[in-house]
Amino acid sequence: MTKDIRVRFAPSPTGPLHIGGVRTALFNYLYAKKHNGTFILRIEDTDQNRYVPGAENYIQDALNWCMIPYDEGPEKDGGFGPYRQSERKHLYQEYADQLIKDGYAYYAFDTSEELDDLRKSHETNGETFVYNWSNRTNLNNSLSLTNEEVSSKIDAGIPYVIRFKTPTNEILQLNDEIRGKIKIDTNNLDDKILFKSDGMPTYHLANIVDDHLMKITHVIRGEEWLPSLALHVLLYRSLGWEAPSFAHLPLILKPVGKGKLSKRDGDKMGFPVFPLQWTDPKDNSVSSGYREDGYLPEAVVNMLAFLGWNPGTEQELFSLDQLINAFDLGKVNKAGAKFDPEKTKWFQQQHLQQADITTLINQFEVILSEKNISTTANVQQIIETVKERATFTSDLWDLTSFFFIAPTSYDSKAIKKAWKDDTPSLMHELTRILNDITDFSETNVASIVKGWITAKEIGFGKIMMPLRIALVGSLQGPDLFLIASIIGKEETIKRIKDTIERN
RNA sequence: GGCCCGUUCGUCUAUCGGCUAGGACGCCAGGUUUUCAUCCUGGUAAGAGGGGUUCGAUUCCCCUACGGGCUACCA
Repeated sequence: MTKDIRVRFAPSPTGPLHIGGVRTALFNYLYAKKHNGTFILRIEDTDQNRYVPGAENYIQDALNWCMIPYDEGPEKDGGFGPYRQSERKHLYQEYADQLIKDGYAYYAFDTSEELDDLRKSHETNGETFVYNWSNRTNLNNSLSLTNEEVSSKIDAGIPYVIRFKTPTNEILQLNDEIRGKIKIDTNNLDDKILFKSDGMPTYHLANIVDDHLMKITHVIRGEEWLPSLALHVLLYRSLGWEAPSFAHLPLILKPVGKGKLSKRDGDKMGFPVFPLQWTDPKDNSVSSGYREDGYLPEAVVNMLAFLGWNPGTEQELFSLDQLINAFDLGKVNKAGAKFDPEKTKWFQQQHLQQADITTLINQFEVILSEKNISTTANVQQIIETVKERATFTSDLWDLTSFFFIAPTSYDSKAIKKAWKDDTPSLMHELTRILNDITDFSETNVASIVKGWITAKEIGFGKIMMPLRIALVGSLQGPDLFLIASIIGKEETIKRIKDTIERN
């Protein structure tokens, strides 16, 4: 039996998850489910300074809304908890100590200020300061100091960090599931900090320790981590552990302009970058979310899956189950993908058309209650008549309001185009025709009114357009006779009379 | 600046040495809908440049250009 597949999504709770993060989570989820594996959520909160209240809940809510819940994570222990790095703090020290003992790491006493000064002075000389083999014996650390000096500094409580002692003169052969072989010269690497002076590990150490302890088999993460891959592989080796497989996902880029999509792009460019609406606890500013904008999670998931991946067939519309079935890490692209808000709308429109009618009814009833509309009308029938013209669930009200509320104003362009001098008398005559109809079904009303128009020899436009204005308020909407039959005879006649009076 | 990754229509992408380079979004033009939208049909538009390898390169290799990422006691 092969090893059980275990993957993790490991966000940092520094704010709302944006769609790039959701896509990373989605690919992890798809990979896990495809291989009957386990999808784990781990909260990487080793930087207390950047912690944002509410962010962790947001992450969980977002995953749930996207229908990609985690199997193991906070409040869902699978035997590998805790799942917040802040709660695992006690675990990391021993591995840092082990690395020091084995000569793979060292204490460094240089302060941030000293290092900043070094970076600046190098920069003014046109050089780059790198803390590594080239200068570490000249800096303030346990490689340059005697054992006694180091002990006395530590005993005196002088703050220190622990740095990785990167090996020299080695060409590393790394492997990425998406990119293939990557060669790295260790002489180009710097001695990264593994343990901070505040007693917390950095991402690098915590990440390796947790992935090992949680028996992660595949690390699927964003391309921004590719430069750290060498360090991570070296850490596994130094700790005597087998490294997992790595896959680095291409980045999602801004639709226009340069660079990767950022949290600030969204509302500025007219589309959400967050799955759910987010209110910043600092300044109460609100960022829009796909859910609140009327998107279906199925559409967002489908769109995200196709950013950097495709099944190699011409099928583009996928349910989550179909995605799981078709997903293949080997088919993930290497190049970054520009986010396309227009195509996102198209996915939404397609998924809305396919959506279960009860889903739409439920969402629509929320809208109705927000509008304080209580109705005995057949909501399902009404939704079905307008569904094909809708893109967002939030479109449903604009498309159906006239079923519930008579128009109070009329589109002026429509009036100009269709409301002529002889219209009032024709409309009066129409109300008398309608009043005599007993079977007010769509087909019956249609046949009687059409027959009347034909007999009068006046062209359909002279009647149909004003009638539409009377019932809808503008020259839009589904079949007129269908509308009339749904709102009923009394209401239809009333709306025509009101319109005559007002125009 | 240094290191790493990438490069097919405007955008997302197919092609795993044989191409009249396919699909989707967008856009444009017709048609259906006696309205609007939907929908249908058609059209537009691409393998960065230069060298190799090969009978043959979008596909393999190298160089250049361009794009992206990283370069914090952030993840």
